[in-house]
Amino acid sequence: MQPHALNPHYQPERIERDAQAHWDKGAAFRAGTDPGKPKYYCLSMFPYPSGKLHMGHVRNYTIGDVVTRFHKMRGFDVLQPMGWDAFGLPAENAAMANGVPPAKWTYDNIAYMKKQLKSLGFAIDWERELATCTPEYYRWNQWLFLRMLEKGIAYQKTGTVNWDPVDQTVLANEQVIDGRGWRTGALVEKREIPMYYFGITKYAEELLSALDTLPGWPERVKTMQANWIGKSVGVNLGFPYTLDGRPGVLRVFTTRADTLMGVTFCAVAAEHPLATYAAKRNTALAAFVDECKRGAVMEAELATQEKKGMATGLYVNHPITGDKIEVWVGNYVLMSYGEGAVMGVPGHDERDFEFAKKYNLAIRQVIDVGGTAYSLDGWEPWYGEHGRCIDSGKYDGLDYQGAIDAVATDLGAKGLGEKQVTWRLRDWGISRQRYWGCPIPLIHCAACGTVPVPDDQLPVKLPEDLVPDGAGNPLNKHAAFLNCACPKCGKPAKRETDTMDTFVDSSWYYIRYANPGNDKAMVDASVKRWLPVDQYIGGIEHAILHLLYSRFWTKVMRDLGLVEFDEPFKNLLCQGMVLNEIFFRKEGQGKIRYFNPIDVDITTDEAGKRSGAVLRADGKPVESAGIGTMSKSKNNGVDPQSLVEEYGADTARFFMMFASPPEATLLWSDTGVDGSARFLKSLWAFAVDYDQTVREKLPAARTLAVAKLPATLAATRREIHLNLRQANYDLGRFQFNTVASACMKMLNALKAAPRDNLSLHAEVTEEGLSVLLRVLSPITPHICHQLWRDLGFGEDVLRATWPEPAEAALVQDEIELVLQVNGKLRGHVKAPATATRETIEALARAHEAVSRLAEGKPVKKVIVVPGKLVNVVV
RNA sequence: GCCGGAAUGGCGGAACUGGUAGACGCGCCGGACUCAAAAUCCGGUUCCAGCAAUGGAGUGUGGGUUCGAUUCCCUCUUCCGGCACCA
Repeated sequence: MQPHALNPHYQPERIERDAQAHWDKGAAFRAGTDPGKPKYYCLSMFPYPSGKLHMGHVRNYTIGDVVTRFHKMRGFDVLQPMGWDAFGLPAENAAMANGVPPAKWTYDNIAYMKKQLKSLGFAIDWERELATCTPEYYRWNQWLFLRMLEKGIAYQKTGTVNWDPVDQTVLANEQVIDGRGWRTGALVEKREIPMYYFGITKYAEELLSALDTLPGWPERVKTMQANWIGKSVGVNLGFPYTLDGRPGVLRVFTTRADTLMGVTFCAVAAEHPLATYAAKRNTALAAFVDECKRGAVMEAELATQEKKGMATGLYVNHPITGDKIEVWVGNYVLMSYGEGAVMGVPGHDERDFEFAKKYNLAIRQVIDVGGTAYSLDGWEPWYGEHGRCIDSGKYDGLDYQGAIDAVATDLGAKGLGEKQVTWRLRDWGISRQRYWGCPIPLIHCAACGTVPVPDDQLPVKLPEDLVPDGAGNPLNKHAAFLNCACPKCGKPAKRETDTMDTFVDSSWYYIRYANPGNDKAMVDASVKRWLPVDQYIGGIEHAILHLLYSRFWTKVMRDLGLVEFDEPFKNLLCQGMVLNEIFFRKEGQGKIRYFNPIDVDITTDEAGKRSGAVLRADGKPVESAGIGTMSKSKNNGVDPQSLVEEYGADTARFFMMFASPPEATLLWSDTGVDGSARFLKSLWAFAVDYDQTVREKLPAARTLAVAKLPATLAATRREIHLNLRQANYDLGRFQFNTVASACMKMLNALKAAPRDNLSLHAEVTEEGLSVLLRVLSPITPHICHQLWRDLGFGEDVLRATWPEPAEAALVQDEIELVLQVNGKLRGHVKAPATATRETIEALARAHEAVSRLAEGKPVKKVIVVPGKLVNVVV
């Protein structure tokens, strides 16, 4: 090719426009169909189209792009798609604020954010773009929902929601602030309403055990999932009772059946039938049960509230001794876990201990741990440990497992107990009383009941022109959607107006990327080529819910015969959150308004210490809610646009990768972005100099493979190859900040290379620059694309082969070892690279620092770490 | 409250399996160039003592294992993520 003359100035805007045009023209990122190449599916979590990209997106997608480009250059056929998680609450909030339908707001945002993504030069196959709010996508949500309904995986039962009594609407947890509705300030109530559920607990065992088949997942994520699923093996046991002359059994689940003889009370949830029964006869108890039912449904709130209880006046019988045991209502007992009732063993359960202390209930020690003396004064951690039964009648002397087995056998004989596995995981409630979501494809007929929408009537399309007003789901007032004919009897009927949880949309989008345009089927043969995902990249905040739901959905599709793999994501990289400060003002009635940090000034006192923060617009103070994830709802996102406009996409990408390793949390700050810009400018300047003064010195035939380089040039070349080796290693472990740093070191080395022998210098520089441009190209593709072409290395750096370090360039004749005396650095010793342990030890013993610091004491030991150090112990 | 993670100079961070703590960069200080500024280039920069050579301290806290610990074990503190209707 004809080399161009390089423009002496680095002009990112022009370079990036040209490179992007080149990629567009050649469809460079269209996923290939070459059967001779191994496939690689690199997926980043798709964004919610909130309006603008924020730095978390830039981080996520740059990581994905580096991985994608690296694999392309390594010879893989790579698929990197992009789409939009387009249903959700923020669109309804924006609609209420601006009077614009959620659909329009969403599609406008998508258009803008797509432009932003394109300007960053990501190697995305845009032909596969999808948005979950389109009927072409969500019809398959509906289709699979119906299949799950047929299989009994989807079913209906009641569920608890937050209810705003003023707006007469269901609130999301996020919309409940300090127990009040965010718009009305009204005290939130709990309500039981009918909902649809997915039976994810049917898959609990496999979701847990299959974690072991995922070596490419971070341990911390697997641990979190395992704890979330929460398998516990225990005993389900019954406390018989007689109520109004009729016999009954209070069922509880416990993992500590060995402490059964220490039971001094039982506690049930406020929603438990016994509580309901007792409340009817006891107004004080009824009031307490009501109090328990008020408040939000969040687990975090339940777990932090003060433990309270009240006696019901009802008694059950101890299943072994027959003793009377009083039943209490406890606000800490969850109806959704186990049987909604627990046995109280204050002697050996910390929560029960505190409860018993508070309400003066008996505390009985029935477990002995190593003979330690038990005291009722306060809880000691060992009280909860496993030990041997004491004061437990026939169970005395048994250990934990022995006692559990004996209790289970005894109670089993009476029909009052059996071993049981219980899960913390609950079934997935997918009904949302919201407009902007995928309609649940059901029809309610007065005569036929709930009837599924027939497949040939799918999709049930969501009208796109409604504007919610905050008082319930607008679909309920929209006759054209609501009224329909019953598919069974043909009489007038009503459509279900609940929509699906948006986690349903995101549970399978990665499968749809394989065949996004197929309007005949959910999946086709291309799924077999591309799935499962080879590398999934996304925020750690999705470690549990999204990833668990996706794993579940995959297994459901597998059991329906739609896919052949068991797990959707072979490898997972969880990037840390990008954080920023959160500023707000309270505006009465619990309403909170958030202000973007860019509009806030920090005030300082005389000593220069931070004293507060004010809104620039009105100079009045704002409060800080601390540091948190960049998000639309907290209005603390930073738009990358200005960064890209001022410095260019390559600088933004480089800076983002250089700032920290991907898995680390990153507190946003743009200090240091100048350094990244300076590096790229300096690379350009070096390339210009190479083009103008160095290239002409290149010999007609290259000699690098055979030439004996002078020591200084050999050091330069060694530095290049050392850094290449480091970069390749770091790319493999996704530590891109040190890859960026290795590139900087390579440039520093090339700049410092001595120019004594111009021909050899030109050769070393040519090789070094070609290595540098290739290693750097996944991070800053535009500048590398341009330089690769213009310096005559080849047509397209994306199609160049990935460089590997040359062993010959790495060898050295003499190495410097660290000399330690008693583990402290005291000097250095030079030794031939081939020196034996004995030689090194002798050199160390002879060293001046050793005789000085030994002060006549004999040398006890010499430790030699080959190639690294020698430690003399005196 | 429960589950998971993190903590290293003024700042972001580096240190591959326990082996030179602070790579690379930012910032700052000094210098060169310039009428001046910007840009660029050169030098310095963990803290303490010292002119220096050098010595001492040092990776959130307190302890332990080791010839040697940022790295392994235990304790505590603070911050971040998740907690099922934010996505």
